[in-house]
Amino acid sequence: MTEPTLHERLRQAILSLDLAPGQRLSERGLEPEFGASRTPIRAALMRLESEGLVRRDAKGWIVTPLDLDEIATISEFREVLEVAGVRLSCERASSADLEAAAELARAPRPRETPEESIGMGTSFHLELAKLSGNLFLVTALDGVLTRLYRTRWLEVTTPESRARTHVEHEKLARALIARDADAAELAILEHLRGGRARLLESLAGERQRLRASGVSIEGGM
Amino acid sequence: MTEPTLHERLRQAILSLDLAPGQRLSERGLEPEFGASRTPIRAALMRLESEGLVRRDAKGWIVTPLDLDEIATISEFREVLEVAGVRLSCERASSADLEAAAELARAPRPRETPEESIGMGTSFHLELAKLSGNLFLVTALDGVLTRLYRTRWLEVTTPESRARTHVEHEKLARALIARDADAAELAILEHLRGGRARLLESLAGERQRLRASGVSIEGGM
DNA sequence: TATACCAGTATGGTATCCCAATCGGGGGCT
DNA sequence: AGCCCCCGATTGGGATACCATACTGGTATA
Repeated sequence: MTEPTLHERLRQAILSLDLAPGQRLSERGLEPEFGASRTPIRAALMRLESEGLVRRDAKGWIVTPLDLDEIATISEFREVLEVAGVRLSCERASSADLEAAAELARAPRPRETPEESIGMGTSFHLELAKLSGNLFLVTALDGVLTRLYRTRWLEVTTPESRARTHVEHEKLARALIARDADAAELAILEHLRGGRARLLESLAGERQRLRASGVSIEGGM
Repeated sequence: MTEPTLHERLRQAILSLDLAPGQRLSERGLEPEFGASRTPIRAALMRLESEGLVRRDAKGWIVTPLDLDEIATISEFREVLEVAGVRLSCERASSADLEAAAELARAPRPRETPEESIGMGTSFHLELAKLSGNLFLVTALDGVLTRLYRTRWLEVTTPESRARTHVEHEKLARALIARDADAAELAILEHLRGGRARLLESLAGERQRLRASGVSIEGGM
């Protein structure tokens, strides 16, 4: 394992909410903290900008704020991508690959850390997308999941919710293996919409508490 | 009209094939040509990299080569986006907006330059996507169209092909105004698939000639 | 003649400067 | 007391010098 690049470290700091959404960043200010000079820091910020994790405004750089409207829009877009993904996978993926992906769904559930839990969830969806054979679809979904990543820290993860995720993933996997595209689409939509509803509800509810802890949340009327 | 930024000029040079696909670029080498120093040139290259117009390999920067496989994959992805776009537009766009978009389809056809012709085509599709109300969908489609842009120079644009485009766009517009999502999906799919088939055929056919003129084309078996 | 080595050159990566613009605060004037 | 102006600090944008690396071409030696 090679040590993480500056871009990866900054990215991690943002995704872990170590750098709060909405927080101002200055190129010079980050120098001491990350032990690098402005040039590579600027390069990292530019990459993060293209990933949507950081923005420029008139004054300078800010960590992209959480915005309920935007999250809803991304979630809708995610549905488009994932539905297309499962349909394509249904018709083209090899049975062996489908089985392997299904294995991911029924994978290790005992005592995972929140990070691992989140990682598992996204990697299942990403691996699934790869089976579509369309690299651009995968890349787009990766970008979407990155943009949604921070919201998952704010979701309450109960044993029941994890169990539900598990069940839904398995249902999807079964439909895929059966090559039933309609059933697969239904399963993924149900899965995503349930998750989205719970997420937005939980975010809207916790809004004040989060704002108090330095996490600014915009939009959502 | 403010003068174009360095990023826009470099971008234009790539999209117009002024910088050939596959061509090596060096940061210092671009300095004299664009009258800027390495720092902004680097910044522009990094942005172009995120747009897929430029790549880094072990040696340095290259203009992203045209790759038949990749073009096919992007075209497929484009179908996903556009289909989702018209379905969403069907159910949400205001009738006024739909009418306005339809107006674009039946817009000025007399004596357009190739640039204008290409620009019209993409702007119709982009404007249409905006009606979906999903900004991420629009952004993704924009990226896709950018990546496909260079191939359009290589298509033969006959009066018949333009007429066909026109007819297909109008058919799509009618379906949208009638709020007939299935018909709209069919229309857009037919439109895209016809275009894609003609494009890939024309590209594969002209491969040698293009290679001889400095345009390298990869992939496609 | 063929091969090995070495120097020159070109590359991107990094560290610093300088610059113009902008925002805030403090002091002075009314 | 209140308002205005000016100066200083901070910002990102740009220019440039330096670095390590890797390729290239030529030369000298076996």
